[in-house]
Amino acid sequence: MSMQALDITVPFARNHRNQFPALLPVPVPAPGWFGPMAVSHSFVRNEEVYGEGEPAEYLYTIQTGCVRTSKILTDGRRQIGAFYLPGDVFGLEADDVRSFSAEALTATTVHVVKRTALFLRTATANQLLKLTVEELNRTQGRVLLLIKSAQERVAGFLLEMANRCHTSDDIELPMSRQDIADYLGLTIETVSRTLTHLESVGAISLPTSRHIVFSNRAALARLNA
Amino acid sequence: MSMQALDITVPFARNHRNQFPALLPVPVPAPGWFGPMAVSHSFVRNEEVYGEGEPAEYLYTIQTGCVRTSKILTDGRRQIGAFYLPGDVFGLEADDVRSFSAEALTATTVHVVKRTALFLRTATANQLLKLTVEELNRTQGRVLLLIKSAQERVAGFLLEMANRCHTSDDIELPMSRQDIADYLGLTIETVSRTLTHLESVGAISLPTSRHIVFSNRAALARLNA
DNA sequence: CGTGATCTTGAGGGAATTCAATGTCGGTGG
DNA sequence: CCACCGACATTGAATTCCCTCAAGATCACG
Repeated sequence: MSMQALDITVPFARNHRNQFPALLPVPVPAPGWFGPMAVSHSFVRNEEVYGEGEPAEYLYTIQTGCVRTSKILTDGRRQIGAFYLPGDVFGLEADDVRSFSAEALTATTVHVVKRTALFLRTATANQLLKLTVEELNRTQGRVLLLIKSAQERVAGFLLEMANRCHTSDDIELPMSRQDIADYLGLTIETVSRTLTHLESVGAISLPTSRHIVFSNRAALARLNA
Repeated sequence: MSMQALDITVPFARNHRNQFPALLPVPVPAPGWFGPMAVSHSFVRNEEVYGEGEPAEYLYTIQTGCVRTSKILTDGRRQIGAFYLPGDVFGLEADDVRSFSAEALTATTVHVVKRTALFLRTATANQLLKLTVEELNRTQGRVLLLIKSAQERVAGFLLEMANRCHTSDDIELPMSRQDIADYLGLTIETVSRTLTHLESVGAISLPTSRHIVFSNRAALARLNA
């Protein structure tokens, strides 16, 4: 492989493996890192820790037991966000509002700390965290896609791309059918057939294979369930 | 702090035609939050930005174009990590090493900054970011599960749970079959059948419905693909 | 010992994949 | 400019896998 030289200032030396230190080199305090602000709380089996839509004021770290986060989709299906075991932290949200509810699977004790008690001093820290939480959200959105049918996946993918492109009624896809298939966990044939089907029902039209026109966005949103 | 200026070689790969990327006239810098440390760089269509397994030294923010991250699974299938559009940041890793490779889908310009140049002052900031990146990693692992077959999903789920419980050869599941099904995007019947099947092939045994014994962990790992 | 919740098992159907062939587009050279 | 070629995309037929619907089995608990 060939190299191209750039002039960059380096604040740190490489370590012994000739690698730069990790992004997060600070040693990790044990699960009790919440420190003296933390308050203990217990939940019985099936008890709700918080509900979807409530204000997201607290972070939780599990001492004993197990918690699941979940949400009910519009079609009645239930999606599990994650399972949390002792040592895990949950309750981080990008928004001020809970996007999932949380329930204790077994008798559970947690430590609780107010989110606002954790201050980040630098704009960089806030920005990095914000970016990471956003990517986490996008990934969770993808999980939401992957538990659905092929038609819902493709419709959801198109809507997501349109959203991120800030375009309203048509998009020029930069990726191949194979890329889309690998992204959605489908085969290229299924993606192609599904797009054809979406066109045949009038939800989209396909002037060229990568140019998607949203003829009926409402229909598309409906197919996304 | 004194910064030492070094001439660093940057492993931007040649493109598929074995040429260095053209130095395109970069449009508006519109310097994102990366600030003055950011360096501009361009990639042509299909050019690799970085490869899986390489040291993760840089963060990227897209100015124009589109990038996809991907990895090849052991069975030859390819998984897309994400698509990144102008404004998006990519290259954040929990580890020192790239878990995906990144390729430009179209002609793309990015701003690059060394991640070590982004200093987080407090342990809290580091800790929060670390937790979020870990959750992001877990979620990406889940995406990896969801693009596979039912058998691979269940096997992968069991291995993940065992891993997170720090137990070697058996686990007591705290969640119901319905919880597992909703987590894996399967039906409760498929989960049950798959567990029965795993038992019949000797990979696990089921003393009780929630007590899983790993009779043959190697077989289980193989089924996970 | 019943009763409801949870889990397993079975049969049939539907959705997505696989395998195969055809069609379309962009680039390259004659 | 057109013909050709390879990459990409669409379409078709058969199969596989998972879901749906239904019934039975097991477990927890009063």
